[in-house]
Amino acid sequence: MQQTVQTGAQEPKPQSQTQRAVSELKRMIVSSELPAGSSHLETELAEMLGMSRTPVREATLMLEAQGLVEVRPRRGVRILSISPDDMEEIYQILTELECLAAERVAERCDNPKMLEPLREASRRMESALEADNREAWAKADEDFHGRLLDLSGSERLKSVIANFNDQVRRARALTLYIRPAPQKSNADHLALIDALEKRDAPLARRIHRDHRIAAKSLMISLLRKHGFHQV
Amino acid sequence: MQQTVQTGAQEPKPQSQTQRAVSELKRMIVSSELPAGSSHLETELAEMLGMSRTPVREATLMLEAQGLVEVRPRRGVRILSISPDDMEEIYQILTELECLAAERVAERCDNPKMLEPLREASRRMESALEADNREAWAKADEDFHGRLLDLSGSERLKSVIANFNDQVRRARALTLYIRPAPQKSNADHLALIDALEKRDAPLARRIHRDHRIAAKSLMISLLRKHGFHQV
DNA sequence: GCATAATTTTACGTATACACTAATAAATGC
DNA sequence: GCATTTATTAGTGTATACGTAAAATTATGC
Repeated sequence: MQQTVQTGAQEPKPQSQTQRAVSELKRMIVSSELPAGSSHLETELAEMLGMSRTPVREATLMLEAQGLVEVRPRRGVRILSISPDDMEEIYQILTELECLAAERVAERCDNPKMLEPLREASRRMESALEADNREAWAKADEDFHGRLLDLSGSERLKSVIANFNDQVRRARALTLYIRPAPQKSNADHLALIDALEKRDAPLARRIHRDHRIAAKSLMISLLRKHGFHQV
Repeated sequence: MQQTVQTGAQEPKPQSQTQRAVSELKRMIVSSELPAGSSHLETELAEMLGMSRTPVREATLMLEAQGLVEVRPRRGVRILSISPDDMEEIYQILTELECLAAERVAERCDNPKMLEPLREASRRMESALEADNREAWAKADEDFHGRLLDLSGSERLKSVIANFNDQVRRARALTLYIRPAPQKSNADHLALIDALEKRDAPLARRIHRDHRIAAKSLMISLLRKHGFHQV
């Protein structure tokens, strides 16, 4: 097996095998190509990804640190599943952290123009909703939250939130089409933008908190109603 | 170099080299044996720890995921330093997460006896304070926060908070002896225990939030006053 | 002397080798 | 047949080998 691989036409990223393993494995986990609860030996994953065990090992250790898999010494790496209780925990944590992000944005918003990316994402959500395009809506919603984090000016906050989001991505994909049309989200986002523009940090906090708590309840009741005890 | 090392009398832990590397490196970072800002080649660290590069690499990748070091391809792993702004970010995040923990404890506290570990740690803080033993006080304080997390019943919360705590450990050690005697902390903790016992979640939140915000301000002003622009 | 080019060195990324031990299968005693 | 022991297998943890490219060094042209 060759050691250098970058022979394909013009791959945009000459990234390392380890990084490739991380992103490939994440993708496979989200898409349930590696189903929740399943276990996979290092050799098996290495084979799948067309690389040796070394970068696979490094990748699985990182994914374990992130809470996506569990490495069990001789039983392979196990794709962690999420119960409604796990979901509750994760959403609680995300709520706290995103509220902090909202507060930070309110405090740092010395120019209403800063918020333009939020308005843009918000508009995209609205048009996706009208077109009844859930994928596009989800993408725009994720963008909205991502932009908010960018504006918070805290890389740390951004990365820890990203970690937890990765953990619930599979469940979100699952409920995207069985949830009711997300009408209220838009209003919430607009209200948040208003509060940020007014630099009213406590208000921004409260709005975002309520928004997230509602999302959490909806998600959990959906999971329970549809009998997803483990996702 | 031998491959099996467990030949010493009766080491309590037959842990893996990787784990040993993680805890050794953490210890060396906190103790400034590896000073903040310094860079170290993999080979160098491997030599120091008496193992090959493989487990060292795995360890540094984990420490990087945790935000303690930065791995720069040919310039060695760099021990990250903390500026007052970083400190602010980290304390803000810790505040949110610990308040969530306090809330969870208040909600789950169906029996006042559950809180005994908190009272015990609190008593130890008090006697350490009287004996003017700062090390003991710091230990008891850390225990108090640890017990609170145990009671929160969320492993996730526990581990993410532990991560961020690791990042500020060095700074805390540094300020332990230059800070004023921590009189107020005790009162705060007792008030928190009361609120938990009454199962008043919002009150517990508020108390703990104020407690943490005060700690943050103190820490940052100490760092600034003593000219620690990077710790 | 300085800028550039050629060369050497070095650190890392990844593959591979290998010993150890947990897990499994086979064998033995009852 | 079932429990216990012994043998076998397989997966992992760790060491090591090695190619590649970045960095450092030396050589070359002006």
